[in-house]
Amino acid sequence: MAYAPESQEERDFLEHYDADRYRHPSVTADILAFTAHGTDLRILLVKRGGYPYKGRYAIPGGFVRIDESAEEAAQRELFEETGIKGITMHQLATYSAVDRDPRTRVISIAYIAMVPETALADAHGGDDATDAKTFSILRHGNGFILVGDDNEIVTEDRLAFDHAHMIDDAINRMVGRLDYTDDAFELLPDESDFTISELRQVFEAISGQHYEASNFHRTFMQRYVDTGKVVVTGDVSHRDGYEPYRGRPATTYAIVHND
Amino acid sequence: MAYAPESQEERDFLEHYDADRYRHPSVTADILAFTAHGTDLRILLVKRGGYPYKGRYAIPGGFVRIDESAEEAAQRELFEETGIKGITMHQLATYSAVDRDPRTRVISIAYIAMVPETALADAHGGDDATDAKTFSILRHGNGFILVGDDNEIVTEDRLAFDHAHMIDDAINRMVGRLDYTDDAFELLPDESDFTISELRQVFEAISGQHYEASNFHRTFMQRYVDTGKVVVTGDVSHRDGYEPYRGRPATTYAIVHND
DNA sequence: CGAATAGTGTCTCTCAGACATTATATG
DNA sequence: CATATAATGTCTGAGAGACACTATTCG
Repeated sequence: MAYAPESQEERDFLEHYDADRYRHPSVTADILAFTAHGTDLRILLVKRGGYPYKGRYAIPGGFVRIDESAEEAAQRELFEETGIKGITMHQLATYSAVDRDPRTRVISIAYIAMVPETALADAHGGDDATDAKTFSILRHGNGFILVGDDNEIVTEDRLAFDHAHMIDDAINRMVGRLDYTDDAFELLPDESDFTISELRQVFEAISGQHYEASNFHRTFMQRYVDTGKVVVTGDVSHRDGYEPYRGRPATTYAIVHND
Repeated sequence: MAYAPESQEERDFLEHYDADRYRHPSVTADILAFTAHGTDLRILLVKRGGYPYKGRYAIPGGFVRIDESAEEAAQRELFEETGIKGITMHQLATYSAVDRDPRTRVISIAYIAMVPETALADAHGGDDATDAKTFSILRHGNGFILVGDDNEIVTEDRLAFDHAHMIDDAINRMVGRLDYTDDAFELLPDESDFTISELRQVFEAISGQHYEASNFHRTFMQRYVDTGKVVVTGDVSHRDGYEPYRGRPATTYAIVHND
């Protein structure tokens, strides 16, 4: 990938290139970190400690440094604010309206990270974030309402910047990708020990609609087991931690990663 | 959308905010302008007049100014280089690898524009572009080969920067969107006077695969006519300009735009 | 008439939703 | 036993590909 100049003239040109003839916008990488809690879709937000939008909730993110890609910046910022490392992300979109940040001209490249709930358990906010916590996303009409574990309610119009739009876009993207990607598996508590109904709940959390258990079972078998993407771990088990066990124990499965 | 500071303290903060404490990357908007020629998918490229990659073909684009959004920059650049105005675009992705431009750190926001072939007819290159022309995209294995009207052949590895990757991504995106958007109509010579087989050719150009004419006819009727998205213009006509007419004349249709 | 393209009809296969039924656990 | 969840099976209707057939034009 290293570029090789073809002449001395070109070497001179590159050496004396002045990138700063014009004013450049600031560029940030924002991370929309989603997880699933039962059939609830949740997102990680941080309460802003400084101006502007002080005290409002915002999507975590930060400036892209001159020597790192936006992906690297997203990974770094997520780690700094939550301690989570090495999560698969995919790019959502870039937001570039001139007045979207009152401070100065900021262009934000947004990434979607889908993480197991356990990974966000100890997200208490890092450097700049006063407070980091997850909110359940309740879809309502064309929009949504956010509800915290402590029942704090945040409506779309109370979010900082254009972050409500980002969340809308992200939900639409995730729903669209549900059928033809394996994104959903990334929200499972344990990709190597899950039941079909756990996966079904993740699908319900993302899509926001109900799946008939028996039909989901059939589709799961055809799409994942028959193709070898998922294998039976042989075990049959109930889930720990919850109330007294009810009903027939379920087969557990594990994803096959071929990297 | 105008942001209202909540205190004098915040007004002071915003007034004295220094955006330039750190070096900012340059940001460009790149436009992948596609069109259809028969069942060929074509893309508009410009031959680079300056370093780096001098003489190579590249995707048109340019720097995003401090007072315009990336969308506005894309529209402006496309107009400056081709004279095309007011085309619907949608964002593809943002490319941010640190070494993707040998001059300096450049982050590029790529847009897909789908335009009728006639619109690109007089694209001769504007300001910076020495030469602008369209290439047919021949899919081959996982990649593609470009062929100009004059039979000039450009392989993926001869394109400037990471533009081959962008084209790959754009094709995948367009194919994915084909079923659930009306993108294809934008490639028609005339959205208000087209035949089913003309639309079918556009679908074939984008997807790179054959559609059975009779099945396409049925799907077209169900998806567009029965829903009122397109209407019969009543006319029956052959296409001008081409060889002596052959076969039964086709019904012509027009899109209904409800804006 | 033949050739070429437009348009209709039919068969089959796959897939998804609805729902009935059986299987296996707890209490 | 009742209850709850897991898993299997069945029916139906929608949609897509393959393909036979009819319709309308030109020369």
